[in-house]
Amino acid sequence: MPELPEVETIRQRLRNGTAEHPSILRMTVRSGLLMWNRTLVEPDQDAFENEIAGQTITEIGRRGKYLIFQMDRSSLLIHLRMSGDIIVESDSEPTGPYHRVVLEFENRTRMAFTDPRKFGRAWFVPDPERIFAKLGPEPLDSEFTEEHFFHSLTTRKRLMKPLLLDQSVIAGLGNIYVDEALFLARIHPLQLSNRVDEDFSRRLYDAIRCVLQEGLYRNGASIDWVYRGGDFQNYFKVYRRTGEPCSICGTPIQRIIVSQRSTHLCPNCQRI
DNA sequence: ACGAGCGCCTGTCGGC
DNA sequence: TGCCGACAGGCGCTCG
Repeated sequence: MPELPEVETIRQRLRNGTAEHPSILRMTVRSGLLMWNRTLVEPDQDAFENEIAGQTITEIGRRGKYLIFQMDRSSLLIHLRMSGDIIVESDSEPTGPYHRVVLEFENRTRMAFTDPRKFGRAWFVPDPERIFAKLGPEPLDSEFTEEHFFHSLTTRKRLMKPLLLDQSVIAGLGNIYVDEALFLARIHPLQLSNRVDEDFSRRLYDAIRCVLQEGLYRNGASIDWVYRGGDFQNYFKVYRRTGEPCSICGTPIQRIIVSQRSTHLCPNCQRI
């Protein structure tokens, strides 16, 4: 489901609390439960449930699309993939059918990693950086510079869309924000990355940061039945707008398949 | 070093 | 109403 803005919104709500539930910062785990075995990559179920009991959440962070629940001695990492979400509820509620990992806290609330499609993954490890080893830079951090990005494009010979979806190049972009960024930069998703000049690269660099910032400002995008709570979907220029007129030139938005993914573009504004 | 294809899963929606 | 295919915010794998 979620990309960087959605994951970041979830992180902030867990950390700061909402009208519906308090912050889960500094909550102590009474018991950890694994409801679907494949969701937890490591360690095994017994080690997880034994080790997490009694640990307190000391910080909630994010790296790319990963949520980081920093605890006393280890960190719980969660990647929501396509349909994952995090909910906080009273532990008197019946356990929902999509709960995959549950942390019951001492104050009778619980946090659940819910995931209908079971693509999501979790890790409970002492050294989270090992899991993040292959991730590229955070696109909104200062270490992600125009020069770095230009270098990332020109030292590879790749189609723009798969390059931007590649988490080892930039961490956090997914199908929505890639399509929106390419439209904003007026770049065709099948453009070859090594055939670009600095002007072109800067346009895309700015577009990536712009759409991510707007996504964050709108608290992410809510589509279908999954993630709720953001309204960036109302501001999409191309994503899932096949056939609708381009907001710049009126040409119908086109849908093609690139990297097995739906790809939306204005064939007039975005040319190779 | 690339992209294409496929597998992993379940739910929703539109067409017939 | 029921069935069936298309589609869904991701990513790891194999194969050319």
